[in-house]
Amino acid sequence: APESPMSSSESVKSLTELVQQPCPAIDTSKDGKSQESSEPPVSESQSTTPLPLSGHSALSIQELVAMSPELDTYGITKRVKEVLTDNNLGQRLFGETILGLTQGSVSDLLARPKPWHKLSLKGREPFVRMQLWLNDPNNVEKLMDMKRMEKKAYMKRRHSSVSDSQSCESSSAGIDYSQGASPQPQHQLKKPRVVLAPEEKEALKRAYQQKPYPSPKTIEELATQLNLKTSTVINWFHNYRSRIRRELFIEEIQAGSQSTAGSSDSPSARSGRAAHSSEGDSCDGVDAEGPPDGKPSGPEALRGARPSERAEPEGLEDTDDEGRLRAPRQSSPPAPQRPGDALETLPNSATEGDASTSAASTSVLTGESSYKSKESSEKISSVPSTSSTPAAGSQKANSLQSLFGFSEAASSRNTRDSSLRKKKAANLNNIIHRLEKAASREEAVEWEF
DNA sequence: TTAAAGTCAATAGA
DNA sequence: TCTATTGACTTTAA
Repeated sequence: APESPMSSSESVKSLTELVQQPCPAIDTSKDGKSQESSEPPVSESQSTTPLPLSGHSALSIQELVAMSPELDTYGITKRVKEVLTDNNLGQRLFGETILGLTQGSVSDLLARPKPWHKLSLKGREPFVRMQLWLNDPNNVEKLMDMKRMEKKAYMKRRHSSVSDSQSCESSSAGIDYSQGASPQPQHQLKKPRVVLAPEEKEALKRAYQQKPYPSPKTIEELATQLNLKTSTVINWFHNYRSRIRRELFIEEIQAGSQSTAGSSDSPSARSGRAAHSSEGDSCDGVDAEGPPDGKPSGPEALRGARPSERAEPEGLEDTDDEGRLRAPRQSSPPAPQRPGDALETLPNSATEGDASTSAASTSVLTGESSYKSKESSEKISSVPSTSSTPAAGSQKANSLQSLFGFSEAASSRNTRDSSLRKKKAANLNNIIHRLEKAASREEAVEWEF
């Protein structure tokens, strides 16, 4: 793929050695502290440690992460996906044995990798692991072995359990009664997972469009209106914001790759929604990074519109339908949403019924629901470049860089990224400016419940 | 204290 | 069975 030439192969081995071999071939600085072969310690150790380099590897994973040069997260996930599918290896297996993550997390990570520079140390870890794994010549083999072993174990278990009937049942559900008293098993009553109804989600999205950072009061009102727990509403906003952000990241990447040379190689490349937002809107919301105005969103956060506002993240679920919503501004940076707009704009198809949800159906509740359309548009591939931050400069980093095998690519990418960044910055400023204007003009956004 | 980041784990769908 | 989605929780940072 992209950096085709270099990537994998060679870098690979060196890194592999670094990680697996008792004596690191290349590396320089890291010296030997400790070392140990961490050969996939794990992989084979099967049950014990799920993680390959966990525990005692020469360099702890954290160290590797810390010293790692900028990695192309998008490219890495792309390759990992390829390898996994080509070899019929599942995310669960991969996640548990290689990354130490659950299937859902892996899925998410592979589908929506954040750019390196946006990741915290912790967040970079899985990518470093993936890179190491990709570099390991025996990666597939090892995983296959694991798979076989698991299967064997499963069969065995199954076998025995069959003979003595309920072993499984008892373990999971029944049993506890025996204890009678034991209080704890009791609250095993896990609370059921909340599943928001489509109308509820719609309402929340609408609310988000007006105020991505709703005040406690607003949250309270929303919760009441929707008959949800406040915590649910709060969580929803947190999750939505963060997911939108990620969605935008990947759009950004795609946009970048598209504008660039080209997605020559990626098969799926062009299919994606080409439209993915003119880069104009692709960034605003995102770069805002923190709570808008820097200050922790308080209630005040609501009052002035904040730049981060962005109508729907188009990448998210309801994109298209909602596209209508954005349509008008599509070619320009999202205009600061006028307060209230969202609601009005929404074509109110409102199936009258919605009420299904809870109580009162009021503005929020009635808006039409356009959810659905989720084609998560294929996210394409092609040039991965994600990051931009120049790789760290220490020698250590350098050596590592060579270990990870990239570097030139990264630098070349940087230029492109920076220009993109500039563009975005300008765009952002523009938006902010407009928002300010709008804010001074019309302040109050009332929730009409 | 709040928001973001990172995950888990339940679930829905294929 | 496997993957994708998503509400909730935990940790981290400001």
